[in-house]
Amino acid sequence: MAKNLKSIQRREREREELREQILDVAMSIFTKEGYEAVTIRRIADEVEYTPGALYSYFGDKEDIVFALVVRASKKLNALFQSLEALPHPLERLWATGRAYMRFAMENPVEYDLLFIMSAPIQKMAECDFDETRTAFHILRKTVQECMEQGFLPRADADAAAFAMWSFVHGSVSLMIRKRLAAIPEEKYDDLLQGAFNFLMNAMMPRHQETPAIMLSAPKVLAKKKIGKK
Amino acid sequence: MAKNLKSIQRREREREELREQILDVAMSIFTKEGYEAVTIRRIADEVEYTPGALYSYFGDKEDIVFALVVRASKKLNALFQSLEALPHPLERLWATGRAYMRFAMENPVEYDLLFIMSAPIQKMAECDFDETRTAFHILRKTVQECMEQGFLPRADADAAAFAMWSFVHGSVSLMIRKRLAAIPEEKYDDLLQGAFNFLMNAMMPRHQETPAIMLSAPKVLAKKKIGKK
DNA sequence: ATAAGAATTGAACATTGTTTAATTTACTAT
DNA sequence: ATAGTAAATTAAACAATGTTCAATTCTTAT
Repeated sequence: MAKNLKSIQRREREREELREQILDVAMSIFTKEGYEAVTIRRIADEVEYTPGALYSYFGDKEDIVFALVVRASKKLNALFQSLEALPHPLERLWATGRAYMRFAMENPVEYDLLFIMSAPIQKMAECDFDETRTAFHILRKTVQECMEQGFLPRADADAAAFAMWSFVHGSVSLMIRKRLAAIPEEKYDDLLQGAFNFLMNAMMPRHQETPAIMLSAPKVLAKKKIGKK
Repeated sequence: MAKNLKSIQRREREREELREQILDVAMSIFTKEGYEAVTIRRIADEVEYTPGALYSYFGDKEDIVFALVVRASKKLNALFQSLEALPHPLERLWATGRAYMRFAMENPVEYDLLFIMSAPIQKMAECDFDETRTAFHILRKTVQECMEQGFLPRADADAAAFAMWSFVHGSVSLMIRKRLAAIPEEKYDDLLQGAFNFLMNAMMPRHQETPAIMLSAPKVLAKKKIGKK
């Protein structure tokens, strides 16, 4: 009766490992070949199990996709939390915007899962997803502080925070979903940076001195400009 | 040999009618039950033909979806063109933004097809789609005029136009794809209007007198507030 | 070694998009 | 009117999808 604790723990750990491996594989296929290629049979092939086996790890395909959303959400949240420490609210706002755009452009599949795809919205609604909710509240708080300290025109903080989120989301999602036929892809980075600068500068009260960070800011995607050569 | 012109014309017209009916039905299913419900067999059922028959009208399913995109594109373009006549560039900019948001919120399926879905992007890339391209150029021209007349801070017109498009796209697509858990749906309209006002006001040079239209502007989605009672 | 329990398989289902040979329909020429 | 022809439509099949479940294998405690 009294089962061996060691083996039951090990079995649980192995189950968890396979679960993670399934998600790894799903993500990898998604990234390399697009969502249509993410198939139960294809995943099963790559983890060397039978399709049916996956159903003892996930209820259905949507559960797999949703698990990917949760992963992506944690990744983005960690990024945001690392910025909360910045004391200057305008610098924080600036850095958050840049980090958001950069995350999206460097992790388009994660971004797609989090903010564009319709596949997981059913289950996202059920879990009602605190992550993005708190992210928005943090953004609003930052905006509010900016207003209080005179870096932004005083106005409804909800509206202003939503406006900024809308801008960054809009710009990256137009790029990710290739709805920018008017602009060649090489110019995406410059455009992103230029539009962001334009908005931030435009919003700053005229008498306000432009903070140093806004003048010396590197490009949004400055770092790893891999491939493309 | 010399075929009867009348009947060949009529056959062509009938073909065209069925083609349109297929698109009507597809759009109707999409609107009422979502994209997953839009199935070749389902469409065939509703037009009272056999699934195979549809393939003499469209090459494949993606062709059908793309035809829906073309339809939506014409609809949106007509809307834009009706605004080109406005002489005052800031008023035109303002009206265009409101019209865009309103189009999206009142025609979420069309908007999805045009700017969010990934299904038709293959064929959109092939046709390289002049519609949205010229729409962007028109927007840029309006922005440019606003800058020249002192209604917007002088800056790169491409970046500024892109920033504005990004904002409106971002806001409506977050709503359409239900990524706004932080905000109850009843507030969508107010938020849209508030964010738009915030951005427009923030961008206007401080010394500039606020044009009348910006003060008296009705809500973005003022008109038909159907249902929801 | 054996029994119990968990994990995995294999085979089946229903549903998808798509193709194609066969059939029906519509129309022209006699 | 009739036969022939070209177009339109069907019916049936295919492969691939998500999913289920009885049968089998594997693991582990006794």
